[in-house]
Amino acid sequence: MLDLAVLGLLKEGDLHGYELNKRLKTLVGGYATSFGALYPALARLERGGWVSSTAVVPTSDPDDPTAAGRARRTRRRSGRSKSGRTRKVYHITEAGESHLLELLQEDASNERRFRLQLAFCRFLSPDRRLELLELRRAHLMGLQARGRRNPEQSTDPYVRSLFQRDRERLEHDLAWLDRLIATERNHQQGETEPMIDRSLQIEPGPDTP
Amino acid sequence: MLDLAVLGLLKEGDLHGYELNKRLKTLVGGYATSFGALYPALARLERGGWVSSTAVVPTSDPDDPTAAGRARRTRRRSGRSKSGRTRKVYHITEAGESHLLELLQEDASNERRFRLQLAFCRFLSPDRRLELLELRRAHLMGLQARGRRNPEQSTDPYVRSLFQRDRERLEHDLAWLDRLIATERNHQQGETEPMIDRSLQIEPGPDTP
DNA sequence: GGTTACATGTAACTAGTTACATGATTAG
DNA sequence: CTAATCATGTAACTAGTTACATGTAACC
Repeated sequence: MLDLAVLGLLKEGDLHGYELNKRLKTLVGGYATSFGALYPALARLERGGWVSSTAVVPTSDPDDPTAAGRARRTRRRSGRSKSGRTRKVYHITEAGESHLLELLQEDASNERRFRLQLAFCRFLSPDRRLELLELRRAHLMGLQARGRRNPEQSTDPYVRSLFQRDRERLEHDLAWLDRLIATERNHQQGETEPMIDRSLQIEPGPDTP
Repeated sequence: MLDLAVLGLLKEGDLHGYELNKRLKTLVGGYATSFGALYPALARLERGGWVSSTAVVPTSDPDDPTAAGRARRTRRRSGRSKSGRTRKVYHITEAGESHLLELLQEDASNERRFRLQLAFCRFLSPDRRLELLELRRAHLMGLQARGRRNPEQSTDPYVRSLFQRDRERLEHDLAWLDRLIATERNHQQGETEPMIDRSLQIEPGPDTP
């Protein structure tokens, strides 16, 4: 699962482990993010050829993707600007990119994985993306049906309350997914059936040359 | 976590592994339940002295806690009624019961664990139970505060939608928890402060005697 | 006569957590 | 000077999944 998250983040740009972990923290819901999992994952991804790494000595390097912003503020006094240690900046390879596309489509029944899949589904083609959403929807509908087939009949109020919340959460999730799917369909229609009269439909970009 | 589930289920009555797994299936939300986890857990619990087991040869034994119901329906023809194999029926020990009480109170920041804790919180004393609910509430409030301190500012619509759902889910969960806590408090008032005629000080409940 | 349910278990694997070790740099 | 942040990593642990092995018995 971390593989998916790491490759997704690296697809947006090269990063080193520490920075990856910070971004993971905001992205990942429901579980912690730890170096103890991340660094081994990065090593594994590199061995597999999905990513490559470069050791970056933190001197005042204007190409440095993360230090640039801070370096401007921090008015460095000597050659080295900040950060005590050489960083290993990771870059996603071509193999890694196609691997990411695979990871983005498998399963979707896993809550955590789907979360990551959605977070990076912009890298999928529109129809693959729709597939993913539909797959998730099918899974949730299955859960709902299963719940209705054998309804809870506990006498304990706490257990009943728990299952009540489950049902509500499921409904809410399905409604949310359906909204996502609907907008997705609209956009696809706007892009695949537009041939006639584009001039009146497509909004012009900010720069009109 | 399985320990908590198993001890909780056993506290309601003796069961064998296969039956435990079935009950787990309906109880546990968010993850699968597998024999591959359950049987080792049972062995571990037995080694630790939290449970004890008895091998039960499935003859037409009227004391059998699980076959009884079926046996009545199934009109057995010979000595042995059903089930191909001897079962190991587990019983919670006294040590197990006090261990269960401990497990019911630790942490509550873990989603899955809290689910189980709530499912068996009826075994806690009213004030301990309230503590548990408050602990969970504090955790969720912390999450909410953290989310508000550094709000998401992704440009990606899917990521934004994801975080939007997170916020809604948190709110919903908190409202649900608050309802639980409120009814809990009402019940406690009804049980611990009933003696004297407090009627002029404490706001009276819905029923005025 | 094949599928499903009952019943217990092991082995290999996946996934993540906690705690530790190490050390530079910077802000107060 | 000391606490926080940056930065990379290892080791031991927790928790659960998938797949396999093995066999009986009830149902249709």
